[in-house]
Amino acid sequence: MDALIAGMVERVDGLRERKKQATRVALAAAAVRLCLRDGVERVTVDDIAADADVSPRTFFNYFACKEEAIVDESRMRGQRLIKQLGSRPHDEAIADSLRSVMLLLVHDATPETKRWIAEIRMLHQTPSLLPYQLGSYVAMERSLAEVIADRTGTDAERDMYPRLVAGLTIAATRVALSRWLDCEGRAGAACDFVGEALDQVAPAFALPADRPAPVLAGTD
Amino acid sequence: MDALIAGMVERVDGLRERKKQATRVALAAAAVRLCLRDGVERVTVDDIAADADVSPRTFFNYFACKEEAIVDESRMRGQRLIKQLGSRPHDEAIADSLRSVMLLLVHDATPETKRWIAEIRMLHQTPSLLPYQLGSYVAMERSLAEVIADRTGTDAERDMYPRLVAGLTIAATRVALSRWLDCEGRAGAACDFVGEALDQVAPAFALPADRPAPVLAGTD
DNA sequence: ACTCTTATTGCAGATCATGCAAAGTTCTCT
DNA sequence: AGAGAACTTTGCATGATCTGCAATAAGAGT
Repeated sequence: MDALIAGMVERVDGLRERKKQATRVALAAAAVRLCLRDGVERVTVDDIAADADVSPRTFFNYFACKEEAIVDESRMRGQRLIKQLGSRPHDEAIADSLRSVMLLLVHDATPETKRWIAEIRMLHQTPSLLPYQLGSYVAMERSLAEVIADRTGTDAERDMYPRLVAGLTIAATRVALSRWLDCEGRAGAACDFVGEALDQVAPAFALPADRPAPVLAGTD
Repeated sequence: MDALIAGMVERVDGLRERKKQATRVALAAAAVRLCLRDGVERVTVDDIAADADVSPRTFFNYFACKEEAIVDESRMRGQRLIKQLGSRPHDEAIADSLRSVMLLLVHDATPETKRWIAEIRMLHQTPSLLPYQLGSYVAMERSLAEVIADRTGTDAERDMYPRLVAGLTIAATRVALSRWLDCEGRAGAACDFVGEALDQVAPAFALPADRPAPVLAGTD
C-alpha cells in the first residue's frame, strides 16, 4: 500500500521533480488542446513541443509517441479517481464504492468533467487513438486492483479476484460510455448508462469464498 | 446477422479477392515469424514486406503500422472463435457457450495453440504491442456482441446487454491469461485460470429482465 | 563554491507513413 | 478472345516519427 500511495500522490520532493511534473503536464495539456482545436491529424509532435515550450527532443523523454501524450490527461484522471476510491468508507461494500467512484466520472457538475467529455468524444471518434486509450485503461486496472485487494483482504499478486473485479469494472464503464457516446442526446444521461452497466456486473463482485463452488472445481 | 456472417466467413469470390487475402495472411505471418525469431525491436516494415514478397509500399495498403500486422493473426483467431460460438447448440445457456468457446483457446491439443501461446507470450512482454493487442480485443468484442444478441434475443444496436456481456467475457479472459502468464509453470494450466475467471463473471450474464432490481433504485 | 546527478537540447540517422501517378493485374461485357 | 473498366501493386518523393549520442545546463548535496 505504501508503494501505491507513493506512486499516486502528486507530492514531490524538490524543485527538479516539480519541474518534471510541470513539463509532463504541460505537454499533455498542449497535446489535448491542439488536437481539440485543429484535429488530431493536423497536430505534430513539433507543434506540441512548441506549445509546451520545450524542444521536440524533450517530448520524447516523456512520451514514446504523440498518442501517449494525448491520452495522458485521461490516465491522470483515472489515477485521481482511484485515490478517491481509497477515501470511501472502509466498511462499504466494494461494489458500492466502485459504483460511487465511477459515477463521479460522469457527474457533470465540475468544469473539469466538461473538458473530459470533449476529450473522450474526440478519442471515441478517432480510431488511431483507441489503442492508446485502452492502454491507459489497463494501467488504471492495475492501480485499481491494488486498492480492491486492500479493501477486500485479498492479494493483488497471488489472487485473481482483485484484478478481475478491476477489469470487469473498467470494462463495464467503458462499454457504458461507448454506448452513451453512440446515441448521445437521444437516450438519457451518461450516469444512467454507467449505473446500469455496474448494476449488471455487480453480482460478479461476490468474493469467491462467498460464491457457491462451480460445477467444475477450481485449481486449488 | 447476414452482415456478420459475410464479414466473418473467409469464402472469397474471385482470384483478386483470394490474392488479397493471401497477401494479408502472408504479411501477418511474416510479421509474427520475424518477431519471434529476431525480437520485435529488430524487425522493420521492410523486413516484413521482403519476407512476404511484396514491396514495402504494399505493406501499408494492408496495415497502418507494423504493430497492426503483428497482431492480425490474433485478431483472425478471435474471429474464428466467434464463428465456433455460432455453432454451439442454440438452446445452451449463453454463459456455458462462452465458457466452452473461450476454453478452446487454451485447450492445448492443436499445434495452432502452441504457436498462439508463443505469440501471446511475446505480446505479453512487449509493452509497445499492448495497445494494439487491446485494440484487437475490442474488435472481437463487437463481433461477439452480435452473436450474443442473436442468441439472447437482444439487440446489439439498442441494448447494452450484448455489448456488456461481450466486454466482460473478453475482460475476464484477458485477466486470466495475463495472470497465467505472470506465474507460468508455477500454478497450473491456463484453462484453470480462464475457467475460474469465467465462473466468477457468470452471475453477471443474467438477462436484465431476470435480474432483481438493484438496491440503489435504477434510472428509469 | 565544488561536485555529483539528472534533465534538456541539437544533431545525425533510421524508420515510419502517406499521397500521387505509372505500370501491371483481374474483372466484365460483348 | 479482346477491349476497356476497375482495382492492386509499385516506386518515388516527402514529411513525420523516434532513437542514440554527446554537449550543455540546471538542481541537489556537501
